[in-house]
Amino acid sequence: MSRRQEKFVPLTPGKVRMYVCGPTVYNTIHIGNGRAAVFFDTVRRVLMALGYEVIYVHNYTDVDDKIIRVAQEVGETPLAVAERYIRTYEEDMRALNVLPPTVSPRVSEHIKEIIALIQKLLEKGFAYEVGGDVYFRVEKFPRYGALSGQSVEALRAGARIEVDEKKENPLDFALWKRAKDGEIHWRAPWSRGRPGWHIECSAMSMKYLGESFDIHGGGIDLCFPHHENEIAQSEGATGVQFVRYWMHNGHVQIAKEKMSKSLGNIVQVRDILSRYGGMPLRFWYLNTHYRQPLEYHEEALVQAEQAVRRLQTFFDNVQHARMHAPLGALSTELKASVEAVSLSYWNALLDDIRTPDAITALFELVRLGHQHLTTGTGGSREDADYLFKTFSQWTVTLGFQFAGDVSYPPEVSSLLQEREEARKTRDFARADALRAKIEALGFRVEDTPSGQRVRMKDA
RNA sequence: GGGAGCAUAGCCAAGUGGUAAGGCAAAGGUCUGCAAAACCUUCAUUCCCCGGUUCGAAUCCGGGUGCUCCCUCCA
Repeated sequence: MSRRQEKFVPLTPGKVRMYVCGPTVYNTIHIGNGRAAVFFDTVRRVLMALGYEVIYVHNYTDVDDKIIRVAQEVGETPLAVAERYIRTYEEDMRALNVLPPTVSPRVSEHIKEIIALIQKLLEKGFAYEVGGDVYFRVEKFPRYGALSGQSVEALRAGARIEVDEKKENPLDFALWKRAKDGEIHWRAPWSRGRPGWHIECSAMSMKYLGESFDIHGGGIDLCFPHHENEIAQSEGATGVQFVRYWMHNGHVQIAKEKMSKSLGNIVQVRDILSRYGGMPLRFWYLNTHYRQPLEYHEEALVQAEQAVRRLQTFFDNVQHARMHAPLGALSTELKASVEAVSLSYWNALLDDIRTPDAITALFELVRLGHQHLTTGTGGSREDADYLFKTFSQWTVTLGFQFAGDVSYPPEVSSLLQEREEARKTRDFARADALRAKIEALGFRVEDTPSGQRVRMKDA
């Protein structure tokens, strides 16, 4: 709330409670939505790596005007539309290696809690009812605007909203909307209707995390009015501090413009996933600090893909050395240099989740490791094991995933055997022909001092 | 009109008072039967511009310029 970086101290030692605003499920998500999901997943992973128990709540907004509109267009019920897009969202999250939330509450299943919260606001005078609608009375809440750094006066002066005659003040926002004929609705004391957009997050976050919790996140666009409204509703109702730390990620831009439907420049997560896969996309996100705007370029994804390939290669090489390198004690020299890099790795993440710097440290580890493993005596199995464990710990914290051992069909292994023979007899023409055959099957064969080695082609 | 933020090499991107990280791309070298991978070397006298403060500024201050976002649904 200070609008600056603060030292993080959880409410309960050893435990972190965080809430991240989830998607409105009326279509597949674009790369901007993906950024938020990946970033907050990374925050969670860092906290976990530090030993905190993290309760992570990520909601689905499955009751909303846009969902109703889509439902009417395709002739399904709103909840069926929502259900379908929740499934596609979960698929996308898996591909991005985003951990499943501890709880994924849906608005439609929390109407009771929402009504109770509105009731409480009415009793305390923070809300009023007009013809079946209920609004929040912004003037009753003096701190309104503190999060986004705007004053009520300034907001009113710049208001672009068309004034709704029913409201006492143009800034007042809906807690409950009366349903129009035929729309999905629930019974409430004021009317048959549905909750306003902001109240759901207050109700659900407080249900699972308590009246006060540690971290609340979302895209920067949610800062105002959504999060501002959440604070007003929640603190109005409870009288205690709602959230201790707010985090907002920056937007993805395309050609210096915000992605938006009206500009027709939406890039879908699934689209990138199908062309590059989840890890390059995740890498691209994390290679920029979360509060910076991130500009989408085709070339940036290609670069990310290359970078991920380098990491995968290191993973493979170390894995190989763990099996084949000579036995021996862990090099103290290696240990010392890795520990130095480790310091900068963790410092980066501890200081406002500076993932780009953490990635830098990761690449330093890669270079160090390769250097050690390929120069002089070449490093021991212990060294490789140490490198592997460090690398794994760091990449798990960032949410990067690597393909394990390559498994290949019997036809490839017989070709490999033939090639081995050919190489022994120095029949290189035949060896090259066999390599081409293996490649045609989707694998790449490399010759190392310890024999032939197979990788996936383009993996 | 009000609020927030960004500008660093061919590209992506750190650095926020001590003399420009890292990745991708590119060039040369080592290794290799050839490759691949890896390693080594090279690649911004300079950080949008103009002033100022300082022994010292990409970093602080003042003034410009360009761009983005928010104030309406939005990650």
